[in-house]
Amino acid sequence: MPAESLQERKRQRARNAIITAAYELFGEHGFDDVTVTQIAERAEVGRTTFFRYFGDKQEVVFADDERTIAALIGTLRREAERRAPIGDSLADALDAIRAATREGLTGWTATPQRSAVHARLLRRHPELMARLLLKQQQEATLIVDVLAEHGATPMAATLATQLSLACLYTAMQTADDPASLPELVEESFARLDGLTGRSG
Amino acid sequence: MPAESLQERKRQRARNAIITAAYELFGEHGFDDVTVTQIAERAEVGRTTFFRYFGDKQEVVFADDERTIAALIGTLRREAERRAPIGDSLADALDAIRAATREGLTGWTATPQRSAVHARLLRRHPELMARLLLKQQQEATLIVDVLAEHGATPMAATLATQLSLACLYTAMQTADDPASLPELVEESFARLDGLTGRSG
DNA sequence: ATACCATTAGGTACTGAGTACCATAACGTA
DNA sequence: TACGTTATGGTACTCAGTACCTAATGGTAT
Repeated sequence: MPAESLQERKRQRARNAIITAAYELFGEHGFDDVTVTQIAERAEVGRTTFFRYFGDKQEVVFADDERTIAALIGTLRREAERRAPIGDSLADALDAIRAATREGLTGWTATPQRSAVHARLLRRHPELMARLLLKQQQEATLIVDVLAEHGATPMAATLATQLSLACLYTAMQTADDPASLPELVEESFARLDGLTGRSG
Repeated sequence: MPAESLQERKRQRARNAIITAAYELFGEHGFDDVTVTQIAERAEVGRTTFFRYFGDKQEVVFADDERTIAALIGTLRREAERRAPIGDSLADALDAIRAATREGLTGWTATPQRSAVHARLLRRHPELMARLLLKQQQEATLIVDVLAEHGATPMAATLATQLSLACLYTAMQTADDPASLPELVEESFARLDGLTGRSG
């Protein structure tokens, strides 16, 4: 009696095959010049199956996000717990998010080659950047909820979350090499520190 | 000898016809259930012509943006001039953006019914929200450039711009009624004031 | 007024994303 | 082994977006 059924294992294999095939093809020919049919062929699945695993062609680019976000939310919950009740303090809320973000970025540095393709796709394709921005905002509502659970006021939670996104985006804009992202994120957050003066 | 040629006037008329037709149809049936062909028919232009005026179906939703952005950049330039050189001061940079944003929002309140449709479309269609977020980030690079021209350091300019977007988005999230947007934006910015303590 | 050039319009035909539907194959379980 | 459930892959369709071509229209000179 395996922890995962055969069905489930096959599903994971198909899913990974699609992701791998897609990233290979995107790396070789860019985003626009690769059709879903080609991805499906290389992954050895039907075209229909592709859309059963991914809502659209863009979605496969962000395939790893659910896991990343789940992990980040987990960390955030721990960090928020430690600082609760947060109340109206922007500094406490920001600290919690910063710690979670720091840990979330380890996944980024862990897979440098895929991160590089990811970064290149985002740089070259505005539609994908748009999708990322949307996902970050959706993620933001989750973060706000967690902060609110731990006593943060709605305004403080929302603003703190947006500020952290501002730091992340500032770092993305500034980064020329994907590997330098984490350190630039730290720098952005540090800037906010000087700005708040830890006053809350 | 008219200031605008007949050609140009016809172009404007066609463009406005398309925008009006699109907003009517979107208001009646939502975004997905309206085809480009239908918009073109109501606007009494060919389908090809639609795409000559707007790069894609989404773009017509944001038709007014170029003018708004141009106006905002103009105001920003004046406000930045007054405070130059900005240097490393986040507070000065933020003040300039805030003033420009305030003036930019007058356009929003001036056309309440279209703003309402706009807000509803954004709420109901994540792809459109994604597009808005992208446009805001593209707008952000323009703002950063202006600030840099007036002596702001790259990091200060970028962070200040992102912070102002954070305020705007926070307000959008909080607003239940489109008309309340400007006052919520003010509130967000005011929050930042208390946070920075005007220290720069 | 007319002839000529540049621009705009609109039609046709095509590719590819995304959806609906259906028949079949594979898995899970008794 | 037999049966219900779930995943698969194929077909056919709609619509967005692009390329290309031809006709029409405005601008401009003679």
